[in-house]
Amino acid sequence: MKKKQGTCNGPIAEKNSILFKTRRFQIIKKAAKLFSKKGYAQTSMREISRETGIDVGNLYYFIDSKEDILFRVFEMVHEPEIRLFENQCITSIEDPGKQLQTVIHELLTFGSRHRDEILLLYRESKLLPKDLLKIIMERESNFVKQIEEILKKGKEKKVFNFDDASFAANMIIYELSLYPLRSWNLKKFQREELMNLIERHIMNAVM
Amino acid sequence: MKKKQGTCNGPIAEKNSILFKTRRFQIIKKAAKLFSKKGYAQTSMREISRETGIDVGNLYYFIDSKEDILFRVFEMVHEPEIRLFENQCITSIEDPGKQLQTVIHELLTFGSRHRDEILLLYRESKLLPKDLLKIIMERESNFVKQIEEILKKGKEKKVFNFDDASFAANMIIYELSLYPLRSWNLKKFQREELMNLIERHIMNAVM
Amino acid sequence: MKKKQGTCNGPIAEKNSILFKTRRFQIIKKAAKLFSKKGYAQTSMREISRETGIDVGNLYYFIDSKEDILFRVFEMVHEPEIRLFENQCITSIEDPGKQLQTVIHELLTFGSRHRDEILLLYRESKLLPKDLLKIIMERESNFVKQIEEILKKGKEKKVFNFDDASFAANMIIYELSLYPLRSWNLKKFQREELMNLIERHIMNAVM
Amino acid sequence: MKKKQGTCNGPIAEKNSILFKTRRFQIIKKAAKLFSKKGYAQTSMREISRETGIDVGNLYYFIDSKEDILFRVFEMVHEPEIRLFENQCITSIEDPGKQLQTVIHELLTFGSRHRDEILLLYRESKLLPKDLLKIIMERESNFVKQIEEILKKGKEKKVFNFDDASFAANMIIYELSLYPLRSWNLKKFQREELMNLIERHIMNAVM
DNA sequence: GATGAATGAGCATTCATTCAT
DNA sequence: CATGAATGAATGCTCATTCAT
Repeated sequence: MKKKQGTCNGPIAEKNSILFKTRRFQIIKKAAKLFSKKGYAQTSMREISRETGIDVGNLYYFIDSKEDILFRVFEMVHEPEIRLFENQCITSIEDPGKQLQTVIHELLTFGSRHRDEILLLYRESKLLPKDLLKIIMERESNFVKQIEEILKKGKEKKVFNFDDASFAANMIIYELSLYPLRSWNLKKFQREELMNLIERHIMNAVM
Repeated sequence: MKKKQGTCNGPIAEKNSILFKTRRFQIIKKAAKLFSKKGYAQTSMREISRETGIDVGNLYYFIDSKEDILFRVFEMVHEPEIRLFENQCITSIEDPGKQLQTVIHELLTFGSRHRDEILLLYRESKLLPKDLLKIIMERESNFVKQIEEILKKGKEKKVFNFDDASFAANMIIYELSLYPLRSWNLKKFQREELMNLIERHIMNAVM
Repeated sequence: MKKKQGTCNGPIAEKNSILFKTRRFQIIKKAAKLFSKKGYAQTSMREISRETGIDVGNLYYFIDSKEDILFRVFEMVHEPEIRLFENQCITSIEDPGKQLQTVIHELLTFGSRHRDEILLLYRESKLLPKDLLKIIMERESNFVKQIEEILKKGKEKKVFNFDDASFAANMIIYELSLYPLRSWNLKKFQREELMNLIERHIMNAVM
Repeated sequence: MKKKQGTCNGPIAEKNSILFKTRRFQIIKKAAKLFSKKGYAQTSMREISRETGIDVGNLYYFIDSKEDILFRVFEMVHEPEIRLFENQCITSIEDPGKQLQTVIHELLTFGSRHRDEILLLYRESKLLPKDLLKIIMERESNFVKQIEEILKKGKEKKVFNFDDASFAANMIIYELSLYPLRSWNLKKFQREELMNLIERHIMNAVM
């Protein structure tokens, strides 16, 4: 993708208007659904046009390219993770155990609701051009680091016990995606049941 | 994919010849490498032709379609898992702890060696037509069940302790793919170090 | 191009206003620059809009179509030639030698200043629809005829000597475009030097 | 145009076969005609496909891109110029006057036969990517230099007389394109008549 | 006068697959 | 078995132009 940053020096104001962004968000959402269902490469711009009801040509008024859509889909899926640590309800928790449990709970809930989008993220991230992929990865990496911080704090306070904080944080994040990535083999479990099992599994491993 | 099962009225005998199968295997291997590196949709038949040195047209003498190649790539990646439980060295181990540990070790070694192919399997399995995907999934499911059996046996013998055998087996298999799926964020770890961390993490969880 | 001649039932008066024409002239000038640099087909209306700061839609208030712009660009480039013979300083010169020299000098100066626009004229004239192309060509043809008149007058007065007045006039006009059309291979010459060489070359040929 | 040099490491031998090159030459010739008539940008690959009778997809088996065609058209138009100085009939002429006259005659004949292609070359050369344009320009530049050599030799032998050899050579080459570039205003002349006029005009200027 | 969203035909190019030789 | 030419639908994307507000 060539992000037409330089050439896009036309009407800046309008492209930041709420209406414009709303329309673009509609595109992103529909595209996310299509990408999830059929895969990125298998979804054509014409299909996105049909699904959104926005003319093919007009689609490009709101987005730069197909790759641009993918990037924004990724951003959208990532956003809740980022928002999580801006949330007072979590940062204000003193007890590391409680704090980790809350984070896990939030992420499990999100993951069970957005199973397909998370799977999409794992599946198609390779398709992003290097620079955009880097942005996504850095975001994810930062998120892992914040989990790591909670773990370290917990270890200091003798609440947690584990070998390596960085490894543990990575593993926790990864385990939280068990359901999105392997739901096909977990059909026998009730959603609630599964969430509890995962939560206990993770908490046990660090306590 | 249309599998030309019945219509294949050519020299059947030769299609089972060793030479034929060897040639086909070369194709599968090269294709696996290309699919891993560039993605299935981004790899063209011409590239496979170029890489294997087999003419585009002739390629279709050995395989039925591009999808056929993908399926066979998946089979190839899966094979070691299946072979694992045909191996006396593992089935003959009496102690469930030792047995599980051996399985884990084998799979970790395999995973660290075939990182890209395993990632490929997670990434592109959706592209298979339903019937072929089902075959792959059932194979995987059986494999999980065999882990489950070890776990159950271990629980009976009071060696293991966990909530749900099926969940635990699924989680173990999943955790074993941590490195292939998230290697980009685990670069700081030495391979040996990481394998030990994962092994301990898994064993701790069930003991 | 469909020239909306009759249907233009808008505020005709305003379309002849100075403000309207000034604005349109700005468009023509910027478009000329863009067409010169990138070529007509490679320049989009959006680029013209961006460069002029006039909204894409609004652009069409001032011009009829992209082709209309091209035509007006051509007119603009041609104008100085036409004006040349309305200029007393030239028509009043009695001596045909001096008169021709003055014309040559004026055109060379103009050509060296508007190299790109003249090149544009040669390059893109084919893109005009036949009727508009005819207008441009007739204008040019008239201009050649006026040179021809000077030559004939000079021959009568035994100042000039050549085979065919029409041919000579055509050749002179053509030679005056040497720099715009082949500047890429004339880089070694200083502008002044080159102008002198051309002037002498042309004058020698008719004297 | 990205010349797919590296990726084209497939069947090299076949792409140099006479049959392959013949077919490609047919494409180039038809494309040259279309480009001449309608302009490069206004000619679509579909039209070239229709005109050549070669399927759109198959067209790309013989050429790399539309730009590749343009480049090869240019090469084709340029070739006779290059061949000219490989011709013994010309290089063996001792008398510079006779030699120049022969060259002029050859080029005029060529120019009157390939008016449209030469016009095309002037019109569309800007569309070539820089590297390919450079190749074309260097070729042309070399050609001018060879004319320059004839002129210099003639000056030494006191046969020719002019101000600057490089300028004169450039001007001669340019004048030889009078007909292709301005035929629209030279319709009144018979082809033979015009060729004689140009030849005399050029020879007079240097003698 | 100005805006920006809409239109849809058109573009060059790529692709898996086929088939006569 | 091997070849390489053929097929034509499909793809992402751009464009001049229009029009309701």
